[in-house]
Amino acid sequence: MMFALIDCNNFYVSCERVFNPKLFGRPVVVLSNNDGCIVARSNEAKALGIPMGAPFFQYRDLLEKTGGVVFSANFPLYADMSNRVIQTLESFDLPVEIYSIDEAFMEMPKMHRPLNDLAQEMVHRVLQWTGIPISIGIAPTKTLAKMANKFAKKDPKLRGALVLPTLMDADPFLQRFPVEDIWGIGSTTAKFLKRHHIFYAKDFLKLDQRYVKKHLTVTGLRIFLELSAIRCHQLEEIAATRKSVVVSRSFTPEISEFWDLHRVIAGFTARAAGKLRKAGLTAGYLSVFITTNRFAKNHYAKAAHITFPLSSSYTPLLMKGASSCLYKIFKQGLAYKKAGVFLTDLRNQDVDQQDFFEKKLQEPKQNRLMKILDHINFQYGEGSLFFARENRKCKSLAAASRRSARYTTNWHDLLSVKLRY
DNA sequence: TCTGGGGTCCTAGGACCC
DNA sequence: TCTGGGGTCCTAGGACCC
Repeated sequence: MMFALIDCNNFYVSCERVFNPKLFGRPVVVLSNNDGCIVARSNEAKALGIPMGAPFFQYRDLLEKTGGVVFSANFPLYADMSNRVIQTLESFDLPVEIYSIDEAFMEMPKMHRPLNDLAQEMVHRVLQWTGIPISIGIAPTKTLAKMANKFAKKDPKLRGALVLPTLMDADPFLQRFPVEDIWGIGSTTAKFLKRHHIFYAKDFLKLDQRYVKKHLTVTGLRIFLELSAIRCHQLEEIAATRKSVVVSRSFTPEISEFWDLHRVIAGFTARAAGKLRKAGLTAGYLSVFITTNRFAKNHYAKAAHITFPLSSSYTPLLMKGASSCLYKIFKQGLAYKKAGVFLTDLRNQDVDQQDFFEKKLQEPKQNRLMKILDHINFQYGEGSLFFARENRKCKSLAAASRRSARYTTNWHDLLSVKLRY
């Protein structure tokens, strides 16, 4: 059995290009929330030496000089395009695991025909149906499929797909695959390995298994085995129920007033509670964190949490908890750059909880209220109905002056096309 | 001037139990 | 002089992913 890793090329940039063909051939980048970092780059932008995750302000001038185009993030568009890519992949009737917004694993069939032909057909169909270019790596384990994908993406001669059926086929690639590019090896581990003169995946595989386990724990051992074509990760078609929910944002400008921050936290809590209910979950633990600019000296960052005797997804209850947390950590006279609400200890909503001492908190009445709230916001748009203590009337908290239209999710943003004869 | 957001998994260490 | 051994559970923090 073989795994395929399908990865959309420069995904966010490719999404923008689908609706704006003038962007082809030019350096294009997409920014993170608050227009902070560069999180997607076209090949032309990569060629300029712009690294992934770079602060935008450091490259603003370079992009301007080279005719680059810059976009604020437009996540509703990217999420919708992602769904289209997944649907196209599902049309091949093979098991699909959605791994991230721009990646999916698939289980490849027994070789009734060359896998490379199948991969080429997938590349072609996804491009034709969605406008998004993809790359495919195929190998016996997920970690090797990840590696194959990187080579498929880099070498145009491969036309978007590389199949490595056995460890022998993988060997020449392992020899020139840098350790920091291995799936699961981050900068800290890469530094450690390089200190020990291990630069390529092949060097890593020459290590003693016990040594790997001792220094890199079971996580490292799994990577070692997977690179040796021994499977440690299976295809996970059914998404596991999530274990936490976070809503957090950076602000431009910073927030100093308690009540301003209080409104913001209330808004975050409302959104977090909404996510919870959408997933049919309740939370038993809520924490609030606030921080000043982390790059400045005297950086202040603090969090407080509260546990609920009965887990809940009732917005007013969570808001009350969040509010009490904020009181504990707020310090007057500081400029806060970022804040967030974190929920965990999640349970299924329908599990009937018993508690002798507390009145049942999740009364049917409260459930009904939340259902109506969610329904109205679904029907009439997010933010149509909200709590008075939320900040909704305020202008947006984050910078996002370069956002493209919601081409596929908002009727008013549909493209109109003029035909010229 | 200016540096994202949302997740998961693993480990070490403390508290507690008998 | 000399202070056990073997568990569990919880939490904070680190590392990693996209």
